[in-house]
Formats: sequence, structure tokens, C-alpha cells
Amino acid sequence: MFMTNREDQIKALASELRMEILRVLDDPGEHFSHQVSADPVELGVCVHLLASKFGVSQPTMSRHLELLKRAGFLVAKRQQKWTYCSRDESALAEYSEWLRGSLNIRAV
Amino acid sequence: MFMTNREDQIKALASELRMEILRVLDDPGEHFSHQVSADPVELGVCVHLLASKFGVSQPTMSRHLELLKRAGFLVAKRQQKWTYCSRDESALAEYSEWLRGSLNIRAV
DNA sequence: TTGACAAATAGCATATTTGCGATACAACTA
DNA sequence: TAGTTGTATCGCAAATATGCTATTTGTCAA
Repeated sequence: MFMTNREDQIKALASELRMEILRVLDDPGEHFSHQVSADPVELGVCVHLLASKFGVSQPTMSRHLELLKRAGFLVAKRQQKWTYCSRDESALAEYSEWLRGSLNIRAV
Repeated sequence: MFMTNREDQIKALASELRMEILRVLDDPGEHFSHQVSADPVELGVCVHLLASKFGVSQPTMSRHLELLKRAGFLVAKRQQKWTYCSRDESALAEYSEWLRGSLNIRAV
């Protein structure tokens, strides 16, 4: 059964880098068309391409992705040597709605 | 001129306590009807009532409120000895919309 | 089996966050 | 003026977060 951990989700977004990761993964075709091992739109983006994209080491990127996975915002598919990451749109949408409702935020 | 600092806003919400503060301030009449110096709904809630509500020290509460103020989510009105805090609904709504748009989150 | 490449994990150093008590400041009261 | 109450700030200690290098693990190809 799926367990949503709000604490993990809140913390996951409390980082400019992780926000940027989610942004580039919103349009993988735009930012990772040079990925040759698999279609970035279909499968997702592998870890070391994300690391080089943001100029951080592979272990550092690996940990940020782990936090986003724990929050449920990312899904990772292991395929051969690579781990392909893509957004979980429904989790992001659900969180956004939860935040609004949780704080009882009215429409603008 | 009003300057929105997204970093401050993101960080401000990355704390369960600060989330709770915003929640109780959504309905001050419910949680702070015992405030005698001023109407909690009209003016807001003073710092030491918030501190005792959550069982933290006054300086600790003061700092959390400062972070929420810097984020723009709280307004504080100094009146006599007291500092009355209340939510800035428009700032919360604006942030919520920005988050959604910034990550390009689709509707549920 | 060896070597390569991709990713995960361990271990460590630094930075930031968070809590508190002590204290300063501000507004009132006797 | 002296004392009280409410708030802000300072200084410190503990907990978390974040980055790196080194190492381990997994997968594949010679």
C-alpha cells in the first residue's frame, strides 16, 4: 500500500537544486536529447547526465534523487547499467493539492 | 516595492512547526479565543500565546515567526506591548500558484 | 576472468537549522 | 523611578543537510 510521507515531500522541495531537477525532468526532450542509451522522454534520464547537467558529483546527485524518490516525486527504472529517472506527475499534483488544502489556501 | 524571495518562502514551509503555525492562524478564533488584549480574529495572535500553544520558548517562536514574516506569509502589527501575527492570505495564495506553475504541475 | 562504466553507499568535513537560556529593549504600571 | 510584562536579539550546543572522495555493487563486453 502506498504511504505518503508529507515530511519527506516538504523537505524534498526545500532545495533549489531539487526544484531544478524536477523542472528539467518536466521536459526531458528539451534538456537531454543527447542521451543515447534510451529515449529520455519515454524512459527518463540517467543519473550521470543529471549530475553533469548541474555540475555536481554523481554521489551528490544520487542522494538528491533518492530524496525525491522517497518523496514520491520521482520514479526510477533500472535498465541494464542505467537508472532512468522521471517525474511522477500524479504525486506532484496530489502534493500541490494537499499543500493548498492543508494550509487552507484560498484561490488568488 | 515588494520583493518576493522564493528561497525564503520554500524554506519557510520546510518545517512542520511553521506549517502548524500557519494552520492555527487560519482560524485564530478557534484556537486563541482566550486572548484578552485584542481580538485574535481582528488583530492577530501575540507571540507568547503562540509559543505556549506549541510548547516552545518565546525566542524560538520569535524566530519561526520572523522566518514566516521574511517569506511574506505573516504580517505582524505592533500594538502597545504586543506583536500580533496574522496570515497574509494573498501571499500564501500567490506562492501556491507560483509553486504549481514553477514546476509545471498539472491538475490532479 | 578482467576491465569498463553506471550507480549506490560509506565516511567525513562543512554549513545551515533549530533549540535553549541569558540578556537587551520596549511599553506599561505602581 | 523601579518593577512587570511582552518581544527581539545574542551566543551557544545539538541536530540536519549538503558536498566531496573513496569504495562497493551491478551490468556488460572482451
